[in-house]
Amino acid sequence: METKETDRVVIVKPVASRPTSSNFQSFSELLAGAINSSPPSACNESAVATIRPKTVRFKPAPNRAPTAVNSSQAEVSGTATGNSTDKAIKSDEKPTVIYKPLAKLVSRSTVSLLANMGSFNAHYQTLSVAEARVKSQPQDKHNSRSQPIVNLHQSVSSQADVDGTGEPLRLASQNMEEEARTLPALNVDRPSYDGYNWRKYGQKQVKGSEYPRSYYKCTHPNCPVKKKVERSFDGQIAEIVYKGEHNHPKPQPPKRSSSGAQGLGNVLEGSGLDSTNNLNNSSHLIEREECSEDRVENKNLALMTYHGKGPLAHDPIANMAPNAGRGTPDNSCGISGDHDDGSKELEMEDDEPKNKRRKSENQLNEPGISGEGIQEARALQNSTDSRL
DNA sequence: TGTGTTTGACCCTCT
DNA sequence: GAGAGGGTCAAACAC
Repeated sequence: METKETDRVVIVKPVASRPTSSNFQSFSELLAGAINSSPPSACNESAVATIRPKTVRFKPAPNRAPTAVNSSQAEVSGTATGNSTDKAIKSDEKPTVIYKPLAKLVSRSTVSLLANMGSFNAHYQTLSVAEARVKSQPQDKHNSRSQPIVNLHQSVSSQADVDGTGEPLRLASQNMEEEARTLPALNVDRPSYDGYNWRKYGQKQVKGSEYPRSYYKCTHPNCPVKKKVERSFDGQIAEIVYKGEHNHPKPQPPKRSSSGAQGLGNVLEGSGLDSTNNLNNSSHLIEREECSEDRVENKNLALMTYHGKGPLAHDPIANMAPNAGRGTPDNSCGISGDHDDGSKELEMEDDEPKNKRRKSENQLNEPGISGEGIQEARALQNSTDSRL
């Protein structure tokens, strides 16, 4: 209790004054300190009484992306646009709506790396946060905390995990994580980043679950798709449930990012994919229709939700994960997917409607994240694969 | 100023 | 028919 209050205090202060990055960084430290020693009393009284932490928004610390911070921030995922890897997974998943959302596991470290790489931290973080955790396996959770980073990293490669094997990967990839740190993270995976734009329209504490559930709508005008996301306190995704199907192509990231080349890369891939994808898509579509519908969601939830149950079994898969798309066992709906295809499809499909999303998307896209993300992801995958 | 998030309240569905 | 819970709406707020 005390700790919370202390936390509040700390958090609140920054809010009132507009926390700067420096504050943010210190936050973790402060927090730790507060928890350890700080007597909440003094701060609490003043701060708590007067200040209410309504909406405390953490900004991703651009520079530092200490894992702890990331974890909390990562949550933002809702709006984040996905990167290639996620997409790739999705593509495979597409057949079933459920799969799309796959919360991909991205290691925080990767996120941090990304952050370091660029200003994108927030975006990536969202992705990274995507880590899917299995509710059913509290142990894993604990483990995850201790080893959060590891899991996430793997997630990138292990999108396949999303299918439900994620945790196993984490074990396998722990080592990878450290390495991954050094590597340009594949931020690819974002929980929310399924290639679509999402808007959060509600949040609720569900009784059954220990984590709050967030409700997201696809921002596309006529798109009925919604998703529910349960995140752990760490910001990791405990469960994602998609509802409905997108009646529109995925928003395309600006083809040419500032760094043009990247965009080109994507485009090229996309083009190539298109032909293939289109074909695939047609087939996928069919499958989706079969699988995807709402009911499917419910059924598939288990799949989608990464319930950790299955994970262990798939260790090998996890290993495969890097390329998981392909190797991974498909869901009943046929989630197989090649990263490439998926990523391609995603990119290809994107139509970006919208002017609105401008900020989030632009930020995400501009950097050419998609392009780089894909490449990076691939690179990582390769490295991970070889290691595995 | 515009967009997105937060959050309390309301409505609907299920048991 | 009542209660509980989940899902959605919409105002307020933050960025």
